[in-house]
Amino acid sequence: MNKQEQFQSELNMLLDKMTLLSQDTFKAELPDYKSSEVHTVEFIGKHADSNVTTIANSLYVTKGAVSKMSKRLINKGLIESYRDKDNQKERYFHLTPKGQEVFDIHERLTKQIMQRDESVFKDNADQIKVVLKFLKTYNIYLDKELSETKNK
Amino acid sequence: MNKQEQFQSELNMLLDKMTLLSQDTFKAELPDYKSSEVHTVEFIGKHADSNVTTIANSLYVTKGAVSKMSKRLINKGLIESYRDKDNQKERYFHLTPKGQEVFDIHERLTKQIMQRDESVFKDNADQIKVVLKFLKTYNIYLDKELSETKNK
DNA sequence: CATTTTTTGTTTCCTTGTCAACAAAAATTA
DNA sequence: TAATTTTTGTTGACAAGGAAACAAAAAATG
Repeated sequence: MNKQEQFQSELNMLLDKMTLLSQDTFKAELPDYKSSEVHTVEFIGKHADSNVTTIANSLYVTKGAVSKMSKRLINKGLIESYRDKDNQKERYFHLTPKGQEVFDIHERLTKQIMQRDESVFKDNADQIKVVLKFLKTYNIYLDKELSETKNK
Repeated sequence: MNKQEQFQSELNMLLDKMTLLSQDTFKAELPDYKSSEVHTVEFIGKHADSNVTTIANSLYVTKGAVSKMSKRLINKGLIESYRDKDNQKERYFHLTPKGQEVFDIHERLTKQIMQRDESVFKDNADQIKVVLKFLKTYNIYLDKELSETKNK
């Protein structure tokens, strides 16, 4: 297995484990909400007044999915939707107080989960710098790839 | 944003982009098969004679999902299932010649996609060593976390 | 060896996402 | 400005996975 294959492999394993570990925490503290719901609340909380298309593109799901999800979140009282006077086509969203609560709990849990792994980052601070540098380089490279693919 | 947050963020972006880029390739060359189907074929190809539970645990899905998926793959003629004479409870799988074709195409595409990013790894060989070292350390750390969580 | 417990796989119901067709609104074009 | 094109969001049909109940087989227990 060459370096690149190893990278892929280690990355996939890492992500799988992270998902497994965080699932339990969120299920325990936010049992009434699915992870996709919380994820959407998180996005709307961080990007108030975004429309359906923006949310869909950001979360890598279809507009239809966001349309349905938004209805569910409205029914659960987590978000509200509204239209601009000047733009009757697009639909915007923001959190309700109840949605903000869910958002805050999510933030707290995220920090808690990060603290769990804090020591790995503290103990390897010198390596992290290199890791981050590489990840950024790779991301920029893929951005180029993506824009090339788009223009085909 | 601290180093850990940056790491999470860069990682998520990287994975999203990789998924986007490979989706198109696979859709173009294996249009008759969903990515989950190809993924299962890949696993069975690499781990012949595994049973439903093993596949489920490895792919992080439920046994029910594997049970249904295996039927679909059998109907499409990609895999065959059989039982051992000594064990009538478990069901094992292996690829058919047609399944092997799909497997080979998947392998070819995977290599092709990796070649696309080859230069990033060649040009930063020194960084990669550090990156891999860190990923391995982190993986081992999470293994410990997971075994602790299990025992609760 | 008989009984109980665990493991294994299947099925049904439910949720949630995609896809594609669609209507309404906005933007572009001529 | 009128006609056309594009963008935006919704809907219904369908696909696919999760949870839980279940039966059959194997393993553990006494």
